[in-house]
Amino acid sequence: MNQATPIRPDYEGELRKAGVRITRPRKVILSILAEAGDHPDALEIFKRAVEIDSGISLSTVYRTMKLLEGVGAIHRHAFEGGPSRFEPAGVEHHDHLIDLDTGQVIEFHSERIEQLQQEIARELGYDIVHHRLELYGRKRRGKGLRGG
Amino acid sequence: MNQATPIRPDYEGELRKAGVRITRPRKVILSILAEAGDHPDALEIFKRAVEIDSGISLSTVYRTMKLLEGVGAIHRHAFEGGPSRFEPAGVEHHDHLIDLDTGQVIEFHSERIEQLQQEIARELGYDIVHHRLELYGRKRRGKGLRGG
DNA sequence: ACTTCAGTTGCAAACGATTTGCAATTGCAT
DNA sequence: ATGCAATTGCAAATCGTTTGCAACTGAAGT
Ligand SMILES: [Mn+2]
Ligand SMILES: [Mn+2]
Ligand SMILES: [Zn+2]
Ligand SMILES: [Zn+2]
Repeated sequence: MNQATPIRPDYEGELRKAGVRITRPRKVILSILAEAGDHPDALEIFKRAVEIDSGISLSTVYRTMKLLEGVGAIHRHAFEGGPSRFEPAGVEHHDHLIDLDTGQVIEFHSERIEQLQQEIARELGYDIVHHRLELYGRKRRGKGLRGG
Repeated sequence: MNQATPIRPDYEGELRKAGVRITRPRKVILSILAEAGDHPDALEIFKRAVEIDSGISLSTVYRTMKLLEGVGAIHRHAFEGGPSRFEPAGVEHHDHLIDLDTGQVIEFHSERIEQLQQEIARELGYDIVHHRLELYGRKRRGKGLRGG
């Protein structure tokens, strides 16, 4: 459904503009995020970062993720069970389906659902600040599909 | 599977039937859950339990919650930020709206959304095992409503 | 009621993910 | 190049939760 948008974001520029100092570790982490197609967690980002610059610490990854989240450059997802996973913001809003067998994260979007959420909140007298819709499932087996 | 009266769960009976030993701490915790109208976390349950029987430990609360979750007697919710919160199962399925200012949890249900989720998963080739829909918002201010 | 023993408990210590204090380092405005 | 606040790596701390273990207890059998 969703073939990733060709990477575009001039992260460093946007961040500088937001008053964030562009350091060596941050450059590395930003580059990793920019080309991450998956939804890596802090440790995974750390591992990828060390490949590029062995001096980076896990603390810095965590601190950077928090900072980037703060300025709205990334989104944090706390899928059930595991640690927080991240993805660059700036992509259109979408929700996630998590494959319980593989951990794979599949993105989807339903304007209908988004609308219904608004209606529900409105009826309850609330404004939605954000929401979380996660489907946990497994590949449909049966029919003509070969099993996993 | 279990379509019973919406009120008054005979927890102990059901648990005995599931091969769970009914101990003193468990009795206490079950009684707390049975009359909890909110979605208390482990620590809160512990506090309420100590009021009834001061000998209960937090570990036992955690162990019991895990056990009850295992036999399907309760649901665990990991709302963003805080610790896991629990509620008796056996109530009809619903999702939650969390008041960001008060932490209050409001329940709602949309058959329409549930359906749409199914459709989406189906299109992606998945069967939904379970899902999580949480709206985070604040009371609509403006109009004739007094502020909080 | 008494015995029996696997299931259960409280406690403290361990845990995994994340945060933080601190002294050393570094980006970047001057 | 200089100066200094922002940032770093490291280790220790934190938070919610889990676990090892010896003592205890529910409930099945007598
Ligand atoms: Mn995504
Ligand atoms: Mn509920
Ligand atoms: Zn959405
Ligand atoms: Zn639902």
